[in-house]
Amino acid sequence: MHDRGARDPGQHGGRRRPDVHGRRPMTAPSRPVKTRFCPSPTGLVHVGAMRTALFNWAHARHTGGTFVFRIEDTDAARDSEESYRHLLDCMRWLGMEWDEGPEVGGPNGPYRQSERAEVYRDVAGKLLASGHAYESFSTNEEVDARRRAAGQDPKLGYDNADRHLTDAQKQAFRDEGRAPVLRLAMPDEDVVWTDLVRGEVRFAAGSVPDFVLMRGNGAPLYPFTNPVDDALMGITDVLRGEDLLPSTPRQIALYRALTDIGVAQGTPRFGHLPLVFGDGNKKLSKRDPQSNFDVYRERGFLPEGLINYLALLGWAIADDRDVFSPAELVEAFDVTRVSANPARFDLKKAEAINATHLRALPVEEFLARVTPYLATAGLVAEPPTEEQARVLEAIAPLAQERMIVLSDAVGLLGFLFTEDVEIEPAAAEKQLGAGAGEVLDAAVAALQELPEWTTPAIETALKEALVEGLGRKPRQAFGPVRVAVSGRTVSPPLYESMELLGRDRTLARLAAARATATG
RNA sequence: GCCCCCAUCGUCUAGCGGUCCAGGACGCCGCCCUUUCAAGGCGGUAGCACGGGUUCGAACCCCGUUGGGGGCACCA
Repeated sequence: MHDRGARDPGQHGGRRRPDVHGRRPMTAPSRPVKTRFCPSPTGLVHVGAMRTALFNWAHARHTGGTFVFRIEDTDAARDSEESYRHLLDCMRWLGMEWDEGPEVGGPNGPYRQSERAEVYRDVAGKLLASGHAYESFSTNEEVDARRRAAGQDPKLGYDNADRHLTDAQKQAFRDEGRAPVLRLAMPDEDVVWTDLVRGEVRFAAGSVPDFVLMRGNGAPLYPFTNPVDDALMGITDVLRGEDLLPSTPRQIALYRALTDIGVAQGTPRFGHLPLVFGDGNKKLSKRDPQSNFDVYRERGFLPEGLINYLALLGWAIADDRDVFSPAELVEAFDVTRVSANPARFDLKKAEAINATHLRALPVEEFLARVTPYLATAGLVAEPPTEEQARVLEAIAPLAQERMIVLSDAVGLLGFLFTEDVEIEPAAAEKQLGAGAGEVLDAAVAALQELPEWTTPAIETALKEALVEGLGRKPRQAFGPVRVAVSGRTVSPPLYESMELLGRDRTLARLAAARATATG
């Protein structure tokens, strides 16, 4: 039962692009699957990043493999401790526990690149000694000038000119005070790989210049640290955004060099996930408010709702269903069936999915999750008083099916926990205009002397007074009353709400609304 | 400019050569239920970018065009 890790994920379904031999373009993994999520702790947590994390996590869990969490904080200028902590918090909130990583440990630590300087220095030394990497002294200006002199586009970048410098030449540069960067010598052949989501991808030989592994000051760069750590940590499957696809040839070249010197045990499989777009036709940038993961959390998206929606960005569980639990996602996830085209983040759909999860929650669970939002808004005590708890319990099932996110409860239920209600201007405009006075008067008259203050009694009294008495359509009869009592056009069921509110507050609100009603 | 990726309803997708005059979901529209708003149920709207091949047969395979996107740092 634990052989899933050795199973070829491709066998779960067909494949988009069989190769010429009719085989699925995936090599069977020689080791159990090991994936990783390796964000940089800079600024806000990005929904696109969390989607990437989710796919890596789901792939590892589905195959019975291992999920590694690594922090790529090699850029001291941009990284922050706060961002780092927040990242861990977001991962845990979504329920994506990691098997190796910060605060959890593991055999290949440390898991923060800022603590791995020696590792990089060591590997860089080996690469240099073995001839896979070399010291390069050219400045950007010099490269640029050479390209122009040759009648070429300077955008072509570095020209590999320093590959074969003699010791004397190197010494001459050093004497000038120059500190060399370390570059990897790219192989002189096409780089081809079979992408887990895109099939065969090929970059022609010579199209990727020798790139920098280490700065002149000895600081390692991302294109170097990332594959080195993946190799040392035994990562088998790299699932990342399509924006990184152009850098994959470099990674693969480095991997081959690392394998050659015994640091890596082969090259991992790559899967380039579709980008996540925002409203425009552009990938969701960090600047885009839509990309901020926190806003969804704060609004009260459920972790399972957000996971569900995020998984839908490039993947489908079945042709006739798109609501599922995290466990179902893990059970069904197949990375080879991830779509290659960009996905737009559609808030409306995300909300619809979340609302479905919200309604599916057992009432007690719903109550437990919603209460903190009411407490934060100052509507109930923390924990709620006995009386508040009674009201909450009664209203929860009725509120649950009227909400999209947990924070909706503040607006929807606030009226039950305050003395006076604040009426929304738009609601007043719609329901407290001409004709409302008559309705409110009749409602007050009917309710004032009601022998018992119960939902059925209120219902009967109101229907008699407003529908039969005034001859109004229910829609017109109850609209003004609802707004007077709850302050909004959408509320929990009216009679139940009134019962919970009590006779005094109900009558007071009807009277208050009557005073402002224009007719 | 160069390199690369992508191309099915407005959006996310199913579709892996015949079962597709293309299925689901969100949105939108309508109806029903409820003598209450919402929710729910039912129905409707709308799509294979274009042009060439290959094939008895193409949304599915190949080529091209067009369109969109991404990347081209001693950032990650």
